[in-house]
Amino acid sequence: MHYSKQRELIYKALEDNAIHPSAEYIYDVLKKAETRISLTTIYRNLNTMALQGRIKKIQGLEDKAHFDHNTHEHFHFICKKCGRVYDVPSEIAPDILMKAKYETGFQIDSYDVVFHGVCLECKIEGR
Amino acid sequence: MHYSKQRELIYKALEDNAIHPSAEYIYDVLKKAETRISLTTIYRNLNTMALQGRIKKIQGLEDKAHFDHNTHEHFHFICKKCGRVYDVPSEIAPDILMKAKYETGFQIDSYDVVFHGVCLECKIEGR
DNA sequence: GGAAAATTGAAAGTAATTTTCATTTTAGTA
DNA sequence: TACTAAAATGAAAATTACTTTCAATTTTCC
Repeated sequence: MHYSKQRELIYKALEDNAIHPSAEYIYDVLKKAETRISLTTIYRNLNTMALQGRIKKIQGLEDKAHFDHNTHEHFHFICKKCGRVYDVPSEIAPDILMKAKYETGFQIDSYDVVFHGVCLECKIEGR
Repeated sequence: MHYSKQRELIYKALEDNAIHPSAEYIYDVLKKAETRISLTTIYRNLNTMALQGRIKKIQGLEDKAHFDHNTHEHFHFICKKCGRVYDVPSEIAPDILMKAKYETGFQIDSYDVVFHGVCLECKIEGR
């Protein structure tokens, strides 16, 4: 795999924006930073990196995908009001992967846990 | 809410096809059974029923949504080879919802656990 | 039986993402 | 350093899953 300036910028933007941004969000961030980059390249690289396991793709029940540079095992919470994606530590479900493997007998490569609800801020603001 | 023949057929098709079908799959099933129904109506009713909690929407990392008539708490496994969706009992992660609520302090309405990997059949067939 | 409210379906529309393909960049080799 | 093959980019077109619109039909209630 060849190096590319764009891919590096995309990864950095992911790191610098801990809000689990979407492809479009990264595009806007990079555009504001005067970067010459296309949305196509962003989609392409996010997918490639996700496939390689360098980043993680998060798909909630909404239309668009979010991405996470943190590949350590952890869960997510998506607020149905503001759409923000929060981290939830995976320690709340010990051994879930091991148990699922044992239970199904399948080869399990990864798993996702996504909680849906209303975050504290939206709750307080009564959104 | 008014009764509709179509909604009943859609729900029955969901019940009869325990494979967690997509909207299109249900459309094909009903079409083959000589049913006069449109894809629009299927999407509409699946969404309505999911909103009411009568059925459940499953969104994996693939593009299309799947639906489940079983609303009892359980998890899913999606095979990356054949695309089939399998059930995984939720008892493997006891108290996960309670713990997540406690940990985040958020209002959590629902949550999804999706495992990704290769199912036994695809493993054996070497797909 | 009639009217209001809900549902349907065909067609058009939308939004996110992917594909295509000509151009440019990268990285190894002469 | 030049050369070349493989990989990456970006603009535009295409795709796909799904939603909206709206006139016609169906359901429910009085």
